[in-house]
Amino acid sequence: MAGQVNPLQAGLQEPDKTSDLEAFVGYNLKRAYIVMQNDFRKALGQDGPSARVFSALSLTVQFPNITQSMLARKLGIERSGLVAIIDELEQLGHLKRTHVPGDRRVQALVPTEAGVAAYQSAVQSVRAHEASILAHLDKKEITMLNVLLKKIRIQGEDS
Amino acid sequence: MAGQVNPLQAGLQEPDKTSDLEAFVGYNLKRAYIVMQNDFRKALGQDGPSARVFSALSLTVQFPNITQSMLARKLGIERSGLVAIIDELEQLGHLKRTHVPGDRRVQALVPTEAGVAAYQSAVQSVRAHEASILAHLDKKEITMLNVLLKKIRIQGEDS
DNA sequence: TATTGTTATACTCTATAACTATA
DNA sequence: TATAGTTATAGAGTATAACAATA
Repeated sequence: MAGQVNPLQAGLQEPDKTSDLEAFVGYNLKRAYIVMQNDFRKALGQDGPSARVFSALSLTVQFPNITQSMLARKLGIERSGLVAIIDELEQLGHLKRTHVPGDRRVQALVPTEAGVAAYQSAVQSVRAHEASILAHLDKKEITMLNVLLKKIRIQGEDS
Repeated sequence: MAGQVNPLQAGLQEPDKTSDLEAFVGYNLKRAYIVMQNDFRKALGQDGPSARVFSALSLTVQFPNITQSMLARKLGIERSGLVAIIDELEQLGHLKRTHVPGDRRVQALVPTEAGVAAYQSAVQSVRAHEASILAHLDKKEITMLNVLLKKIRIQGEDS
């Protein structure tokens, strides 16, 4: 028996001890992000848009005639990655790729009526999802959280 | 020209206008998470551990003889997903899978001396990375951020 | 019957590199 | 030369389902 260690006497003994990891913002950020993402999917349903499709549709509705390059830049992803997202939205009839006079390379994105309606419906679901998952946070905390998260993002975009 | 819209007069006209998306915690969380993740990789280097390997090593060092199932539960991932992570750490010589008397199904994870040293070195890099990327946040803000992120995680684990 | 570790498999999200057509 | 959109491809990271060994 000497030298043998039963996990019930080691790891299991302190199963709820706070882990060192929880001192790291990165770890807490990842765990919270996964929770939000899973709940987003559950709230929007199988037929609803994924988070990335929702965000692309949102910007297209808010900035009609935005180009794909501009949209990719705003979303912080590569142009190549946006193609499939726009394909999906176009197939759903939520937006159209339109040619622009003066520069035949670019394709401006124009939301359709159905696209605007789909967005407005989705926004309500997303708001409900956030209200539910953030139920234990008050308004000030949510504002603070958004401010702090944006500070991280800005710092990352600078460097 | 009638009905034609130049993107320079539409989307491009207000390129820095705050997007509706930025009102959503989920969106800000995702963007901040990506920033942290990218900087983590850059800070730890190509030879350094990925975030998920680092977190598994951290818990193994802190809770020696933890089992894979317990570790997966703590990390919030599936057992199956942990196998490759533990494989990698074992191949690096940072931990060993050991048999446990009394239950021949489980394999307790024991960090090696090299594993503990590697962890301590990695922790310093992670601390430096967080200090750098969170340079614009003071201590109180970081504490607040961790508290708020944990609230989201708890809420998600409950539901 | 239930649990541990494992394998096989597939899916989501993303990046890189190279191509085309334009500028 | 540079840019916009595209394609092909690969790599993380994760989940689900099924399996063998063991409880």
